[in-house]
Amino acid sequence: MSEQYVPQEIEPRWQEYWEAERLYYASDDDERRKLYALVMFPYPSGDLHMGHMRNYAIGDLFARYKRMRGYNVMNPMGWDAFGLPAENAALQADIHPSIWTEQNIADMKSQLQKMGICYDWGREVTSCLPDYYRWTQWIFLQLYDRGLAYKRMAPANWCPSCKTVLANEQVIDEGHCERCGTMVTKKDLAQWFFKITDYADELLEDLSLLENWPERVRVMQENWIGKSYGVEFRLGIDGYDDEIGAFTTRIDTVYGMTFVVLAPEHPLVGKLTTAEHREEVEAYVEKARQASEIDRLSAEVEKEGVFIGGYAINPMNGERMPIYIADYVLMTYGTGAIMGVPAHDTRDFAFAKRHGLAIPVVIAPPGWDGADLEEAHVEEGTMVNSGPFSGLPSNEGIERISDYMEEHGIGARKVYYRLRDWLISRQRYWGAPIPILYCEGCGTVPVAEEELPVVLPMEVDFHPTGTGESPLATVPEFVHTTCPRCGGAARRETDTMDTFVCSSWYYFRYTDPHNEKAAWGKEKADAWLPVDQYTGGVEHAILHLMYSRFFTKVFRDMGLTGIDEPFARLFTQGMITKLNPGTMKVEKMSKSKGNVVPIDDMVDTYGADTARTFILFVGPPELDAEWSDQGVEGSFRFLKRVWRLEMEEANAGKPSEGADRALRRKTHQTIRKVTEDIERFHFNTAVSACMELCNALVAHKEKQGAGPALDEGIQALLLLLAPIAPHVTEELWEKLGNGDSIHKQSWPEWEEELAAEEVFTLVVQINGKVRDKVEVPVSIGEEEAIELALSREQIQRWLSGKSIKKTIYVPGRLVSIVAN
RNA sequence: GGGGCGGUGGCGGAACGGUAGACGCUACGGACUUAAAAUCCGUUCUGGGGUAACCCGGGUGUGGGUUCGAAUCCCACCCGCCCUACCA
Repeated sequence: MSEQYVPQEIEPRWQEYWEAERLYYASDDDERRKLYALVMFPYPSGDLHMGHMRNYAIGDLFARYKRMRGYNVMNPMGWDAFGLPAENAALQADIHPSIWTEQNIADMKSQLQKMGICYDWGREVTSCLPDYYRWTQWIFLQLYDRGLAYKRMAPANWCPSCKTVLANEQVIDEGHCERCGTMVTKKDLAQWFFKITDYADELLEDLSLLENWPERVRVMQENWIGKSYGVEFRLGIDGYDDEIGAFTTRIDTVYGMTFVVLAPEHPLVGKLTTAEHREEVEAYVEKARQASEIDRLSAEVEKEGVFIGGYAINPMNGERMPIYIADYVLMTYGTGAIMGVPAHDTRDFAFAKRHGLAIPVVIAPPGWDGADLEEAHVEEGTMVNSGPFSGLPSNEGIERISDYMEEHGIGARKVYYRLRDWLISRQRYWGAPIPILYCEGCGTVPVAEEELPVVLPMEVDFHPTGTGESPLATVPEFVHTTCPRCGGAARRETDTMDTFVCSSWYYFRYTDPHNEKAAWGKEKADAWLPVDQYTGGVEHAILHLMYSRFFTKVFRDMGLTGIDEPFARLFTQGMITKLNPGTMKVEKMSKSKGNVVPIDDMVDTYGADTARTFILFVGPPELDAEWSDQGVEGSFRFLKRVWRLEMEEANAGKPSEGADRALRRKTHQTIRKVTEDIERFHFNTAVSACMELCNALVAHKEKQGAGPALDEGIQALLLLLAPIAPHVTEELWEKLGNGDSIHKQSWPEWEEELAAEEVFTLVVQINGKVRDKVEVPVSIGEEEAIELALSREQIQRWLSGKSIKKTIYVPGRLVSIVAN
């Protein structure tokens, strides 16, 4: 009886060995080419399951593979450890956020280790520890110094019942508080922003440098930045000297304007509202102010609005137009005022219908007969009823009217971005304190660099303060301090930073994690960065990646790095889904939905190698994939087969020369395929190629017996599988009598000559349909192949009574005959 | 409304414009076993013909197009999922 494959007996041993050998620790001084592999560091929520494991299995495979390819690989790990769940745990379970976080980190670390996921733990970073957030605060100060951090009033989600600020994810069910269900409103608070808009153009332009990013992520970022070219022009107001600025991308439609709409918060609203409309307008403004953002932005809401009594003047034709306010006009985009052109904008069309306004056509649709429009014509066309510009194509009209407005000082070409500045203030305890003081005499004063870190106090009541302030405001020892400039009394800022700030620079810290003098040393960072391969969930396609790109560009401008872009190649993997027994729907695997497959269950039943093999085999890694318990069984069977292939005695027979040659061909073809598949991130087909080789080896062993060809095949199979199933391959490698760890071996090379086929199936098509197949040597030439094809009995039968028009020969594939 | 991703057997999925369905799962039949587990062998898109190795037809969401040849490229549409949301 041979030894059985019992993964639980071999896996812990190798995990300890790899860690003891520091096999996956990267040295800064290494002759080999560097490779920085990175998976997005997780929030330590404490519930790792097989859904998360896809990310880590991919990252681990890639790092192990590249190491075998001879790279000096750095594959670090850390924890995005500030955030709301820890604070909620403090309220609900009466456990300090730091303890809760620490425990979760320990749990997750042990689960990663159980799965054989190897990192350079010597570079571990934890964003909630002072030796990390000290530098997060330092970065804040640098942005402040450069004018990239500023404070202004901004609305926050506010629950009037809990008297607390809510994060967007705490606003659920169309604008209700997740705690008490009360309708969420807005509260204006003085809050800190980072001026990412200063970099909008560069963030957009440099997307073209990111050739190895998925197309969809680049498109999402492009849309998020939302650059639009247009004209900003001024409208006079009947009876006032004031002017209203309006931005439009369709200045060609300016002669069709019949009304103007202001945002409810527009500064001129109060002044321009006439007495008879005042009551209605004030009620509307109040309602808009109270409505939560989600409500306000809901597309289903009708395009309401109220007339304020005032009139604006169209600068092009002197027309007098009513001014409305409506909440679909945003104060935060453009000028907070729009020109209403009902004939050529769907929203304006609906608004005009509702308020009984005229809908004059100024861009003629093709074949327009002068009739009223059934719906807005938003496409291009020929300009009509547009004074001297009538008759022009609309795209030319845009240029001509823009020129005209610039010449006459009415307006100017202007670019607006959808991208807004990054609000980083959080009225929360569990985050990096913003290193700012408020002195009665000196005003806003940054904390001195040598005073960092501003340490988060431990003794805090986490309950809502009732004022919207952070719980830190209730800690006098924290709040009261002295001003570094004048020595007088000062108060500390009590807001903490958005956790996205912490996660926007951690990949710099990995390159120099123990530096106590600086966030990182430029030489070390520039030696490792940019990240060669970044892997994570597509849910971070916009915010995290945009903020990280922004930070990198700021760091570059500060001289802290020489790189322009932090992530050279990006891979976004799909989610793992599973049938949810509660809803009977296939949903994303998640603890809250109750459809998780826990790591421990997998390891106990099948071992880490099976779990890893399956998660890689389940489907294309960039797409969502459904978990299947039977599928896991299949991967387990495969590894058991690999085990027996090596461990069981072979037949006593002596292999034939032909069979050996065929087996070596399969071996070398598999090496080629697996290598190419891993390079292009097709892990599922890499696994199936290994399965095929295994099947071929088993068959050879049974029918032919042992020999050098079989040994070569087994060795190759183990090496190819090493990054996928690291434990079992390590164990079998040792049992083969090889001395050193399989993970220190070189990746196998294939020989084209051995991988080359001697024969292929020549397909013969007539008029595109397959009519015959014949085995031929690969050396066959075109003439020979066509002659052979035409001589085939089958083909002659199909061709009888027809004449051949043309023959096409595709080497190594087919002969295609066109006949009629 | 905008954007993205996808639609191929009973299921997950393979397939440089060139033999559609690799590999795996499931199911069924068989071998081994007192029995089970494990393992191994065979069948598994579909209609028709043949004792048979095989042969013929249909087939990649729908409808067109390009091509000797289309799952793959182009146009129009339908369906599903995800993200985003009144951006002037």
